Amino acid sequence: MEETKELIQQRCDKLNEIREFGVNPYPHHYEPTHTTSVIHRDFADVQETPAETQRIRIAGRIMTKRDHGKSSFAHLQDSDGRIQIYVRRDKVGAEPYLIYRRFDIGDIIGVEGVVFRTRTGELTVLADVVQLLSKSLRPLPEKWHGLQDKQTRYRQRYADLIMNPEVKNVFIKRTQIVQAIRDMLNARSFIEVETPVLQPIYGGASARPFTTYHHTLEQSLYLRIANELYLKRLIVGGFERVYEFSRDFRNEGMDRNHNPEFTMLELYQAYADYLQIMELTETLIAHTVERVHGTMKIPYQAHEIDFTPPWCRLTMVDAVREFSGIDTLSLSADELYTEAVNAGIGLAGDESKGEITAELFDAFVEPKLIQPTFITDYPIEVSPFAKKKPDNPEFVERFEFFISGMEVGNAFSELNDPVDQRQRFIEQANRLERGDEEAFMVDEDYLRALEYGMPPTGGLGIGIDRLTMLLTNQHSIRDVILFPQMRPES
RNA sequence: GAGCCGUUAGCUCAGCAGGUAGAGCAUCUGACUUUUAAUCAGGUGGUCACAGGUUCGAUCCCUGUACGGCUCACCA
Repeated sequence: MEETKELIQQRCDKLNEIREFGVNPYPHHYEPTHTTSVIHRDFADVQETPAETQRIRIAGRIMTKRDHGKSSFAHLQDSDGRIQIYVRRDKVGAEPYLIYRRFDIGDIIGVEGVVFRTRTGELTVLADVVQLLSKSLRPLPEKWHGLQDKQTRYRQRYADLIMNPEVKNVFIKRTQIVQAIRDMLNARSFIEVETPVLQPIYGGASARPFTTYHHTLEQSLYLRIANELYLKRLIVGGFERVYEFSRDFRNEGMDRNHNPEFTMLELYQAYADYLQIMELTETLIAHTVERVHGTMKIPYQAHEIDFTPPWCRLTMVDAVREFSGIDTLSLSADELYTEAVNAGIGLAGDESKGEITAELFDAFVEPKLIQPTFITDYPIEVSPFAKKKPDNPEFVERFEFFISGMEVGNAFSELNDPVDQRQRFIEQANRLERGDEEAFMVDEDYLRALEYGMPPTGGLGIGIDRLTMLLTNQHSIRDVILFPQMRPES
């Protein structure tokens, strides 16, 4: 901040000079009649002669300024574009022009005038009145290269958005994606609900939580790692189709696929199983892609992703066999352990067959799944809330889907047998005691809810940040989160 | 958590067998009423991320620290 002292001081001086003209540099309101994009659209046919019959007012930020003695050109930027303005001393008056000369790049101004086209063919607002709406004291980055430094762009997203308007499009798309999903779920009679972020017992996923403390209650609370168990309580209560866009918090590493807080869509549908949820997933994503892009095939990094249903379906065991050559079913636990270690998987030695299978999957299969793919039938050990397969209790009715080597969603036929669920909780509690920081505690209230009886239910979670990355062709989660988590500056 | 790379003017970047720094844009002064990377003339602006070390001398070499980027490992 101290380095820019001189430049800021110069602007403060101008600010005072403007005040000495009797002008309020921070007025309370302005009423634009047009945005820049509307001008470009409505005045596309205007020629060099100004369209005198139609006066317009626009408001925006000065992005360039070219002074020519008694006249000046500048570009204004507003929410949806830029337009050039032309300010002449003989049009605005001598004193207003003196004030205008004290405007800087970055100032927000209002301009009233008529639209014409310059000799070089650029649509331009010929100003009668220019009015300062907000004085900028801090210089913007340079016009030519803009703001490149990623650190500054993430820390000062406001400056990033000013200088790199295409960044705004990513976040507009993010909103459209959420809106498309919401519209479709609403159309299918899902109810959007809100459940606690502060939870006395965290659960519904395997992750280290953030812990906080409530002084009045004198108790520790956890920021939710998932909202799964609350939504299923609502299914018990008789909401048969619920969903929530849930900000979840996980106290784990950060990289281009992980931010400590992230957004997950979770939905639950009574009387559905995971196969129906699979169809819903395909439809939901495909319709969202089509609504946002107008096509089902979109580029992501080096690939073209085709979201057209039906997507490829593969059981986890088949996928591991296909990609690693290891047939997990035919091996004993000891043999599988040896095979996995030989294949370069780091194991502690106390893993079960199911856990080793999941490790093999992560190592050999996940990075290869570029086109949308459902992986089904997970080992029970890694799926504490999913219903067992009727014909094989070592596996559960669960799927995850992968795109571009990234896990995007997770779903299962929800476990609604309270006795079975209690056993699974006890297993997790044992892991917690053994030091597994991602295991969780027994949630007695959730078990009580299940004891009242939960209908057969299918549930789904979709990582909204990752889906947005895919649909906006962004490489890092930080590029789809407006204010990504950063270490404190110096 | 590990490896590699980066941090120089407001921004984007040069630079240097080690001899305390440059460009463009921005900014300031002057000229200029259809420019658009406006143009022309002249200026201001830097603890070269921070702290140590080596050296007569460090922006440059060495060590450490901070922040960031990329890759890998774990997790959504």
